[in-house]
Amino acid sequence: MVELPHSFIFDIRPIPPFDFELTVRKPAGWSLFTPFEVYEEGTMWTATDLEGVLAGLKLVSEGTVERPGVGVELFLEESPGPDRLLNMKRMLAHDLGADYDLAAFYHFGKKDPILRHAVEDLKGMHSTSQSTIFPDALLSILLQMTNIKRSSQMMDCLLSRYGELAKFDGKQVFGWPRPERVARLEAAQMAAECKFGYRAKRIANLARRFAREGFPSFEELEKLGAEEAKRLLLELPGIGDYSADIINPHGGFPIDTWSADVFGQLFFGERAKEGKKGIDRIKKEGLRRWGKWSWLAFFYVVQDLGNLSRRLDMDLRLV
DNA sequence: GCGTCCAGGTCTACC
DNA sequence: GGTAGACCTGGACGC
Repeated sequence: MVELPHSFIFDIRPIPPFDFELTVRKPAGWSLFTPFEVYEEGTMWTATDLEGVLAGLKLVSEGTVERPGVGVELFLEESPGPDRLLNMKRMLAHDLGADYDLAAFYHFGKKDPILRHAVEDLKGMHSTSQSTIFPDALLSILLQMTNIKRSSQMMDCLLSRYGELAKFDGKQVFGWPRPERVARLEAAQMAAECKFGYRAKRIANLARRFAREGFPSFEELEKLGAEEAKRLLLELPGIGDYSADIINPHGGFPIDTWSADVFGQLFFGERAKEGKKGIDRIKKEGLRRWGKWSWLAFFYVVQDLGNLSRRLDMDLRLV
């Protein structure tokens, strides 16, 4: 357990529209930073990595969708210098998507027969990220070849056994483990303790690669070209085409066997067929339709399946 | 109760 | 370069 006694209070002024509730608690149940974060009556307590250290966060909405504000209390183990604190504030705003202007995407989306519903339903929902891509890479490995229930079980075990427990503001929140910690573990140990199966070796190899050589941060990947970022991601052990598209900040169209059913219906009026060929066909169509907006389009559609099912008279539920 | 199948991919050997 | 087969585990399903 890591006590975080030093706290710093400040505000973030997101680019509107910014819906706090939709952004920190995605409709599809995606976590903001960790599955162990706590949300009570408009306040979120969570933990993430900022500037290479564990940060506890208390986030509260201080505005409206059109005039947004986020009140932040940042908890740290040690007090940082002023420059470092300033950079942490900037990184957090970036991680919350508060510095991203959705206007151009909404302009595009309103003309699309599918997206126009999603951008109307979820106005102000921002895509969020973490400074290091290690958690997303771990998550993508735990999503491989299993159902969502078992993925959640494996993820909970990973964080509760090997993650960092942040103690702050009367709360305790597990954050994602650091590569150095996982790199010291044997794959067989993780497989036995968390039932990762063959994924244990992939997680161990991934952590050792991060611990040994490091890897560009999310922001550094953003500064690279989309193809270069994906090429680097594909060099990571356990990361293939699907996982790289999930992680890549330039966005791709991360179609798996489940989302292939959803987008198969939306694009072609039928669930996916022909296995991988069907997935390739749907992915191609998504990239053709939505181009540089493919990731945001994917994100908005996946978060809005309930509403889209009613609006388009389709059964887009998970099967 | 038991056997079989398969799920929100990736890697490797083989052609 | 493309492609089949292996890979952990546990829940669903049929019998």
